[in-house]
Amino acid sequence: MTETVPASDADLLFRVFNEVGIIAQLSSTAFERVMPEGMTLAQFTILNHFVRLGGRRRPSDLARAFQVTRATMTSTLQRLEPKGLVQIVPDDSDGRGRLVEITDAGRAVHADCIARLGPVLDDLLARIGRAPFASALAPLAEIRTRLDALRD
Amino acid sequence: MTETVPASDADLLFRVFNEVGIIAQLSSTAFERVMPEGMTLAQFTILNHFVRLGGRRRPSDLARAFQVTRATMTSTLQRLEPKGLVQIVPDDSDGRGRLVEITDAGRAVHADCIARLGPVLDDLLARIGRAPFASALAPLAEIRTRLDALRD
DNA sequence: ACTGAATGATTTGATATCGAACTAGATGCC
DNA sequence: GGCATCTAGTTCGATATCAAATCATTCAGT
Repeated sequence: MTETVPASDADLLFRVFNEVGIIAQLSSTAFERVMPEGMTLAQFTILNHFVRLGGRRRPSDLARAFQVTRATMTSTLQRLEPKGLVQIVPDDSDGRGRLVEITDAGRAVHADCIARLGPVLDDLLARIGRAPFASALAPLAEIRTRLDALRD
Repeated sequence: MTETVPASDADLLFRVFNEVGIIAQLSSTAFERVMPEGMTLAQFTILNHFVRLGGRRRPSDLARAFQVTRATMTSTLQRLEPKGLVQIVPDDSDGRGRLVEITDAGRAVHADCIARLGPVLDDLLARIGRAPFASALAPLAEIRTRLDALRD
């Protein structure tokens, strides 16, 4: 079904974006189904960032890193903070700014998420194989990088 | 940056889903910025479906076709109908069901969307080139098909 | 030093999306 | 036929997301 060659370059782009949209949708909901109660992909992504890179970040830097607006970052941080997974303190060097930092509780929840994620990824690998992922990664990274540069 | 080879298969999958998520995000908001006021990707997708395939469809069939829940389809149809872009009538053969159909106004808006989309796709092609899209399409289609089959 | 422009964060209002719960109608099994 | 079950659609409450507007602070140019 729909295995025909794209009719034009515009059609090719349209199809790629269509596939990307569907995969993003399916994968994010599949992800959230195995996460602990209340943990979303957006929230996990932030915890993951801090676990990998450590330190403190300003909300606007996080927003830039994840390609979302500052408003969106404000919203997500406002879910994480009351749960005690991140801590937000004023930035002494800039009266407007704030600094976000992961907490021990945040690290614990992150570890739980990673533990739950492993088997799911293994299952996907077993069923789909690594080949299509290996083929897709480089062109996707290329497209993302270019799209990103375009966004101004 | 981050141009290293994935450390493991799980890492490979994680990266692919990450790229997919970012591209889906960037492309859908870029799309909506050039659309007529109030037109969203979700709404356009439905109009596009009817323009390409014609006929009448039940909301639940549309939901299946687009991999969203029935609740989501109800919501999107409830935006389109008051704008007069689709018409919804009872299904005489099933007292529970309804049938959705595009209107002339819906076709006109769809044509406008397509007209606005063309230049954007051309611009993307000029700046990114077709190569990464051509490379990505087949593996993405493969991944999407398998994920889809998994969803049970 | 002042003023205007830029930046950081938030709020507001809209849409999309999910899962869960609900209503109403259809189906199947005995 | 009748009752249990399934299916179609909707409603509800939550989260993510954007754009636009707002507020506070910083920065830059004169």
